[in-house]
Amino acid sequence: MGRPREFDIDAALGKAMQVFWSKGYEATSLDDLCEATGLGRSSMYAAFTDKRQIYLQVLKRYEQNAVLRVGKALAGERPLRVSLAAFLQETIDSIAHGSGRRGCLIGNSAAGLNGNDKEIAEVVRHSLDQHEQAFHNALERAQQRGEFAADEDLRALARFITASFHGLRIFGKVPRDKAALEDIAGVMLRCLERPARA
Amino acid sequence: MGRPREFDIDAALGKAMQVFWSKGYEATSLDDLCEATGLGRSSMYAAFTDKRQIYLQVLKRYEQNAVLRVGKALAGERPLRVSLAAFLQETIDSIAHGSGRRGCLIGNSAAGLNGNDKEIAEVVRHSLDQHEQAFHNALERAQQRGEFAADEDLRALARFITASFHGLRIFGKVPRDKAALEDIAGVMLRCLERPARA
DNA sequence: GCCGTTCTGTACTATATAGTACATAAACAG
DNA sequence: CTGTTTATGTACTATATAGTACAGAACGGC
Repeated sequence: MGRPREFDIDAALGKAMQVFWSKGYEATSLDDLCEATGLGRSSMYAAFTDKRQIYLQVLKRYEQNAVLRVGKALAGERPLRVSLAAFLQETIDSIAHGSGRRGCLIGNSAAGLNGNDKEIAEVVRHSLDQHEQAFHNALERAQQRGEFAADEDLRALARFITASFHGLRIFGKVPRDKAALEDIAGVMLRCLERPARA
Repeated sequence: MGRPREFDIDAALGKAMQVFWSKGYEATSLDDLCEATGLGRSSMYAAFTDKRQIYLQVLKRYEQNAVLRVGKALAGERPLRVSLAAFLQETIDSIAHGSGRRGCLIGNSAAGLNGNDKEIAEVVRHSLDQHEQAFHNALERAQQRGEFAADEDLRALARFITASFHGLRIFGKVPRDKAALEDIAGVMLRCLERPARA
């Protein structure tokens, strides 16, 4: 069946993800990707076709991770405001620590969209939707536990949380003290603690 | 005194801003800028030194516009929740209409930061701070009008509004119906209508 | 009118980078 | 062992693009 591939596709995608995440799509060269993965150009192109395809696969992979992370963080029986507070604090800590300074790859990609690539836009849209859905699932479970009124608009809350979360990550792209980020998270959480009854 | 410049620096920066705003820094070439401004490369380099300097000047110019826009939108004696609602709705309409699909240049730039250029990072940070400050000013006026308790943390609210606003703009980068964006704005406004007394 | 100075247009250089060609290596089937 | 097939490494091409050199144009000062 021919010579077997000498590297693990998924591991390579993981390495590539780190590079795209840190540098952004345009600023990442194929040489960067080769260096990070340890692959030669030939193996790269044979396995992934071209740079754009690598990016598309990386985005999908990142989306899965991100959705899983949210799901895990908000699982369990703790009140949502507690688990969400912990999740936000973890994000803030990673920013303060430095590793979170890269922001969220989904948000970074969304910000970088320029109307020239419908396929990437579609993948990014899907990722945002799935991100929102992960929050929505947690909200539904919380509602079943009686944390929200039956007529509460969970979809709106999920959208709000997703958007504010990405705003927080934008803020975190720039050196800033924890307190500023904690302010944002604090006000965000209000909206859960006293859901409106407009 | 030499030959006089044949173009208006500020008008050229305005054109350049449109390009950077639509395409992003990395994806914008000097040829793009020359075409948009109608200038030759020589005039470009003579007036602005290089691409990065153009970008820096564009960012500063955009920041001024953005801050003015917020100030104007939230001026007057209307309750802040009313003027802010109108401001958010205007943003949402521009997104739905298409012209707002580019997002906010400040947010786009923040998302594109990769730790390689401290000076651009500093300008972006300044822009975010000024954006926040514009909201803070409006909050203070509202507090003086009695819309907020004296011990309300206006700084936190301003940060929250700024972050959520940028989250909203991130959402708007991707084709999406108005309702989703209005959901976000709706929940944002709750936080003003019922400021917490944690 | 002439000179010095600054701008403008054209042509050029240098380099980075996406993608390809091709020879060789490593497996498996028979 | 041989042939087929798929992967890998090296060398290459093509192109885009940031930045420069330089000649000529357009002004003010004298």
